[in-house]
Amino acid sequence: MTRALTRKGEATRARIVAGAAAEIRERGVDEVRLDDVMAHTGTSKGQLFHYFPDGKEGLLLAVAQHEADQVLIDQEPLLSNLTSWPAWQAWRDRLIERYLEQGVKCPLNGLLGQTGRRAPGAQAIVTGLMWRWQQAITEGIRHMQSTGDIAPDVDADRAAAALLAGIQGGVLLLLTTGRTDHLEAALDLTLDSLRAGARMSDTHEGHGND
Amino acid sequence: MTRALTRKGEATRARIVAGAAAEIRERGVDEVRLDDVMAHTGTSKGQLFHYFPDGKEGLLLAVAQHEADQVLIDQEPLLSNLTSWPAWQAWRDRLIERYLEQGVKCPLNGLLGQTGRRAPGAQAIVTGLMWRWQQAITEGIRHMQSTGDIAPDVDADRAAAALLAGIQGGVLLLLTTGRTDHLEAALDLTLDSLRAGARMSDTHEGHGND
DNA sequence: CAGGTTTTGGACTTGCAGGTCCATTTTTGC
DNA sequence: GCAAAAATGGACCTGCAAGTCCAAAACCTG
Repeated sequence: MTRALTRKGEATRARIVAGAAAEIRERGVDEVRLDDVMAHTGTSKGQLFHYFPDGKEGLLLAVAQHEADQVLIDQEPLLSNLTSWPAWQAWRDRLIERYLEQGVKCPLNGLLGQTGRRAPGAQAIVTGLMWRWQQAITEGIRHMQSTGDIAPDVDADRAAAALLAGIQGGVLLLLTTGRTDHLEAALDLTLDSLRAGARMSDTHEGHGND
Repeated sequence: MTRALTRKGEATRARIVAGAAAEIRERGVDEVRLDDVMAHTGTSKGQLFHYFPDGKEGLLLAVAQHEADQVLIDQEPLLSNLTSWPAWQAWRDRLIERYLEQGVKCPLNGLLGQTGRRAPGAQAIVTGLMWRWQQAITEGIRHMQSTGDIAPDVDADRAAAALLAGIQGGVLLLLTTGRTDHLEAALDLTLDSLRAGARMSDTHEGHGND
């Protein structure tokens, strides 16, 4: 299947995916035609179906995977190094900044649009993204527990799940309202409560980094 | 415009909206054809365009409004009476129960599918829904502050925003993962932190309702 | 440089789904 | 009961966008 694929071929394929992704972020999944992708990437129908034998379906799946990966990449290296309160804060700031500048042109926009339909494929990709995301957060919490910055009796998985939910909801509301209020509130209040938990059960000193 | 509209006419119109809404919940916005709606509601093309001169666009908008209203109605009378911790708990339980039984067939599914595209109309409807929703939560928090169950220094609007974000994200994750974990975690942890806030700054007595 | 393979271009086909139209039936108001 | 208005049924039209096909060009590989 994916056997022969010249250097040039791979480049073209990548160009198509990236171009389609951009187009979709810009105008929404169901507003993008194959012709748009062709125009925007300087390719022909022949090429589209050459690299994506399953047609639009396959292309959209590739785009979804591309975007899902990008979402996490955009948060690195911060997301993988949540080892101090300033680090958490920096990650929080990065998230807000990123989504604010993206505005409505959010990768999620394209991903979610596919959630319902195209069940098996797109859904699996989104699920995978969420799982990896939550996993990273969980690890961050666990690390903070190991340093005593978060109370040991906090259920890391549960807290990570709540935080992730807050983020997703915040982004969703950013998408509909255009404001980052919800995202900020969800992030800040959830992080505050994690910090508060430490103070209550672990009082050996003050971790003054606010 | 909306002048003449017989009893029978209104019934038909309502039947179309309800049927289309059901169909959309079931199979997703972009899988539903006008023919499906006709079949499912026992109507003809003539009727569809008679009651929705703007065609599918108008119908979808009507469906969106219908679903948005339904989302809040489903939470009543609990949502408008968040006046004690048990009341909050009951509301929380209702939310989880509702969404669990709905599973993927969530009204939001249809609403969100339209968010990106059809910008002005659908977006306004979703925004309106979110605003009303958050407003109700804010009022609940304010009431709890008036009875001393929540610390007065809590920013009710901000807390409501965070809670709403958690809910939306939780539902979104329920839609993709099929599990209510995120929704539960978001609700419980946020409510816990509201409760905790009261205990810390308002210690005149124990509000033992947990 | 010759033969096979991959890449590219673009004309053509096709099915479908939204939308139009009008003829017929039913309801309403007097 | 009788016009006028509203409700209904369904045949028909139409445009668009996905997908097909093949021929030509570029490219490896020995």
